[in-house]
Amino acid sequence: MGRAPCCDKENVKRGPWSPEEDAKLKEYIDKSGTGGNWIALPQKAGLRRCGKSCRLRWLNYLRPNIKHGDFTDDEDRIICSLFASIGSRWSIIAAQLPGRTDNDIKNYWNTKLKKKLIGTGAAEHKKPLQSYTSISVFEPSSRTSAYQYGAVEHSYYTTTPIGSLSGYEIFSSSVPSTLLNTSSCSSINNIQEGHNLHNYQVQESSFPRFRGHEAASCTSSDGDGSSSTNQFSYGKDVEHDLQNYVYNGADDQKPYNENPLDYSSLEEIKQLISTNMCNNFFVDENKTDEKVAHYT
DNA sequence: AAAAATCGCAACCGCTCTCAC
DNA sequence: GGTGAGAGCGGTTGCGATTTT
Repeated sequence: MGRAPCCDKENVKRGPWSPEEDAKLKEYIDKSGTGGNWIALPQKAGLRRCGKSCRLRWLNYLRPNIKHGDFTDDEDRIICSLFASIGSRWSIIAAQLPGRTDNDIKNYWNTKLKKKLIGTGAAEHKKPLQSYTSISVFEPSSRTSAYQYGAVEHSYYTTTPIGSLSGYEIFSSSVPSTLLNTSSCSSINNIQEGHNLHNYQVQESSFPRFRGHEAASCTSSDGDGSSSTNQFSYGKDVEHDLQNYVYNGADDQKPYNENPLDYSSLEEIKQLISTNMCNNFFVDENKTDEKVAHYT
């Protein structure tokens, strides 16, 4: 026996929203808010729509400050970077791009960005990349850490916890050579063209499934963006000198994501990793390929 | 000019997770 | 602890618009 439907599908309207419906929904939410109950909202607002449909329409289209179309190069880079790091966690990616929705980003990635990268990624490199490993550090927040591990688990990375340092959790992620030359991971190659992997990224991430702050939501996704984990990633090629290959003489030595987070809190760890750990870590290429095969 | 193919995106579906009871 | 309802998420679909043949 399946679960009960969220609404009476026979009596709700489906398909594209009319301007009148949009106006009704917007007017109602402007006046009364969502009340934290989307299922009951359509009836109160006088709409013959499923609550989920109302929610989607509001979040993806009617909500104030939504941006549509014309992704900038910076946005492209952020999307590529995050996709390479966490995979298709669109709500998390959307949280980094104010005004963008997860649906928008997902569509953009699937229809344009992926194709764009196929044309400009590994194929243009003078020699093939072999593999890429990053070391990532997370604040010891058990729930967010667990989700982060989960996120990586579903990406194209193989993830291995390698311990803790100064109270932070550390794990490594590897992308195998096979994927570095595919569309799925060509983004990584592209990122390497623009951002020095020997530097680091610090981002204020917003992870999904943390409830209770609907009104304060600032993400374009369905998530509420209420958590904030500081992630610090340090990339280092382990099979040949990626720095020399990609960035021979490059002057891009700045961190990729210069958001106003507190970098200093992670400085110690950055130092420790850069001096002690990266040089000692090697990819298990066979294991990595096996993992990737499972997800592709 | 018309038909076919492809693209782009809004909307839907179904699953998982959380929370209240 | 078990259960059901609602929210959130990512994948997929449907269809109008655009491009190609």
